[in-house]
Amino acid sequence: MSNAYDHNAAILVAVDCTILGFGDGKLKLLLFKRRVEPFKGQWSLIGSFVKPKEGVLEAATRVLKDYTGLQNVFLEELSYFGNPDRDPGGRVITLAHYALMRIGEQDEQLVEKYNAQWFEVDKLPDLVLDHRRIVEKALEKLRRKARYRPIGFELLPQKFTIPQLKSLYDAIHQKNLDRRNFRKKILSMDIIEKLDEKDKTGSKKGAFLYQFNREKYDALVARGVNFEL
Amino acid sequence: MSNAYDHNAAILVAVDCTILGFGDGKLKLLLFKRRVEPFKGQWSLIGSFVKPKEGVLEAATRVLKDYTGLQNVFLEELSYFGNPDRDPGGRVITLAHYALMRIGEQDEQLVEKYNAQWFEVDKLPDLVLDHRRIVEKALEKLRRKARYRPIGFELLPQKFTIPQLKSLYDAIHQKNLDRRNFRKKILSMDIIEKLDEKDKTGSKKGAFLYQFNREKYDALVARGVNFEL
DNA sequence: CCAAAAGTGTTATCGCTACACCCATGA
DNA sequence: TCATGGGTGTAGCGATAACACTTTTGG
Repeated sequence: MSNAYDHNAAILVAVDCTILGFGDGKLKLLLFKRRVEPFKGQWSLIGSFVKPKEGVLEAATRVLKDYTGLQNVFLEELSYFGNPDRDPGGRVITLAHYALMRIGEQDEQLVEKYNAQWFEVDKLPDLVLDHRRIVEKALEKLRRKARYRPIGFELLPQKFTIPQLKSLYDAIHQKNLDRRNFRKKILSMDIIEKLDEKDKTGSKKGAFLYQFNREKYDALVARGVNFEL
Repeated sequence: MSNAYDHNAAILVAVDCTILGFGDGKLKLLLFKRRVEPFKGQWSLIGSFVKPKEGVLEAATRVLKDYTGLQNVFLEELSYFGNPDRDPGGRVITLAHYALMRIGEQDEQLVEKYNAQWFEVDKLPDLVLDHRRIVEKALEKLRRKARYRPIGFELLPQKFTIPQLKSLYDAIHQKNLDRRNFRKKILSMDIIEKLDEKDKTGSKKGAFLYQFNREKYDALVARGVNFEL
């Protein structure tokens, strides 16, 4: 490799992915057993070095696919973590990302192969390096983002009930919203459609399933509508 | 240099700073003549490679100080730009930042030395590499940030009038707010204090100068108050 | 004296909050 | 039949939006 800037010191650049999901009324994080020294065997986010001819987001997408089998999930830049001594293995700057996915959609064989496991975000084990801080920042960002973008839908199954949706927002914002007001506001946005089916796993009576209207949803996102709840 | 990850390819990492200011009712950007090949002599953001033992934010702070003489200005991470072919001079990932400062406070000798110049953000010259996109992203971020943080104060002189403050928000949000409602809302936040002086540059009658109360301002920021206008 | 910007107050509307009762059903 | 969660409507309040006239003063 040769280029015009060779006199400058090169640094290792990695990407890491914070994978968030939602189940049983809780926000969850998918963790993996680290497979390289140092700290081999401890819980970790997934990551990889960025390859010389690969874009950064491309690298994050690759990592996500390699470890979960999933493409086309919500994946976005989070922040850099570039402290010179953050990694005793060497000077590595990591570009942290966060992904939102539906629990259960990931490839089970891969999950097993890599010893992956979902943890509730408020019951996390110790993580390697500064991954704990990365996760905290991802949660902050999720909370902020959920205020101006209906990001929650990325975390629910295609068909969901309104109580499920409310419980997701409760988990994200760590508060307990009013059922009636929540329903009113969501319905007034006109982005979800009622189906004829009911989901009976949550109650005897059963709750109607909804799905969201992708077009209206995208239009809303594009307009940058306020999504405070 | 030797470390546990040596088998991986190292990449050059840079920081760039988008410097925004406000004057004459317009948002402005401080640009510099690039001093290295390729594209030497063209308009550019300022930047530098991150040194081996230097943190990333530290590098951005250093750059800002070296080119403007200023420390303690608002400086924050923006985004990475990591396309493998974004820079024909080599594979460089840049970690873009944005800074907000008061026009006129920068060191004039340095500005002259580096051929720096303020441009209105909607009348920018061509910029090197992908710096145009970086600037656009910085403006988006500023607009978004200004909604939940009274960020505007970083851009005004210590003493300012309410019409000036309104004109700043008009410039940021590209709309023309109602004078009376603006005044009412700002004053209701109880973060600015009226002084006995008037500024007569804007009108014959003159407008009272205000300064903001740092403590109340910080408390508001910490509480994460809504700042929609 | 007049042009130009600064300063002020009220009203109507909208959205949010709070809150209580009936419904459907499986056990 | 009853316990459990699902579904609905309304009234009060606070914030926002719309809007017009008076004040000051340099030229």
